[in-house]
Amino acid sequence: MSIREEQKEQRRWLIITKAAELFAKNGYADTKIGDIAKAADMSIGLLFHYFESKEKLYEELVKMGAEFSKKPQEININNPLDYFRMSIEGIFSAVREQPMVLYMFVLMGQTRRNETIPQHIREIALGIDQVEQSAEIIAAGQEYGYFREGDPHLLSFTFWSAVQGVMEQLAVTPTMEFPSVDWLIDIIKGKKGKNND
Amino acid sequence: MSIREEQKEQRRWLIITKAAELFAKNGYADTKIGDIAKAADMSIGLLFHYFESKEKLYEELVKMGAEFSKKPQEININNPLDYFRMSIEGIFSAVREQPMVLYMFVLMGQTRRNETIPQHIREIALGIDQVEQSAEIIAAGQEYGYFREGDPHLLSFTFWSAVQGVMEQLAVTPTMEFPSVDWLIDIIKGKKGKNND
DNA sequence: CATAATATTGAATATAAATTCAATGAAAAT
DNA sequence: ATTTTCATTGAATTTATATTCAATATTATG
Repeated sequence: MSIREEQKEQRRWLIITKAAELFAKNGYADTKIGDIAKAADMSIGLLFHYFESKEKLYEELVKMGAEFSKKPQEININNPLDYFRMSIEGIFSAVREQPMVLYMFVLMGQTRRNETIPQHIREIALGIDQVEQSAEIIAAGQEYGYFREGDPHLLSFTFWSAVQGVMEQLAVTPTMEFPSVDWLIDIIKGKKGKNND
Repeated sequence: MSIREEQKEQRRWLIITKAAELFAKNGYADTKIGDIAKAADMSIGLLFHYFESKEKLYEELVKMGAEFSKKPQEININNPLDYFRMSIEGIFSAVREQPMVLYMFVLMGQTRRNETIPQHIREIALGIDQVEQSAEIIAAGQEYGYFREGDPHLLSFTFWSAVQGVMEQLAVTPTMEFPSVDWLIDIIKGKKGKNND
């Protein structure tokens, strides 16, 4: 690859990562193009050479987040709690390999919630919401005691909201360790899970 | 009270509540003064008659949030888990009485995280962070098995981040019930707690 | 080496949003 | 009933930020 092409990719990636971090930490409107340019150590003009607008840049990040989230972790699951354990493990290990993933995760949640973000972008993020699918798994597993009693949808909502909350706080607390997966799983865990201790 | 004074208070309160909702849902910069004015059904000019700037309005909300959080719930506690149970119960019941409290709670968390918000405002929010105090309670209670093993600060961090995450999602999901307090408590609960089931 | 293509900058320009203000209407005071 | 004070509006104005662009530097190509 030519020096130019290489540099181009590097710069593009630098913008992407810095933008992800800032958007995740401070939100869409609070993140100024100038902030991103400064973080990426380039002029504003150059940033616009790589991305035609702030919105398009943001959209690209959300698309990357969606792409990443879709990647199915192919695994066989003994008990349905493992679905949740491995979801979390998967996210944590991806973040360890590539810290940017944390920001992307946070970004997706923010995008889902913030109704001032353009609809066509929000829809991308809303499309990969985990809550419904997880609610079905919980509903099925409750009969066997894998999950605690209660409205499956509310349990799923609580679990994923808690995870989102933890990720958001982690994103601004770089010194903090990841919580143990069990701590989060216990939000939804039922008797069957407990007996297996 | 004269008609004027009454109206003045009502309008002020209307602005405060609508602003809290929008700021909590969409963040500081994504919430435009025009959005607040529209939500409160008044002109932008009038809004500025009540609050001298967007920043001052936001600051007032954060101060209210701080004020509210400081209110000590006077209660005697049999076991230290109750401290957390009652904290959550207290928040939930306050939200039930006055939905605005939910937005205030969310606002405080956002303010702590978002480094583009003026420092003097952030400091108000950062001053009432629960994590450290809760970590001490956890550390003390771990010896007796009230709390699970693990770094007390990380446990506290995880618990409060989870609560924050749930509140943030609740703020944009008006139809959703509150989770059961136990589900959240189980993030930190230890063996002693479990034996008491 | 000369020329073309692309990268980069810093300074305009355009846009959006916050803030101000002069004018008008409504309540209170005299 | 008149005057004064405050509430309210909509139209400026100012300010902040996104976006464009002409000029310059750097790399690639013949």
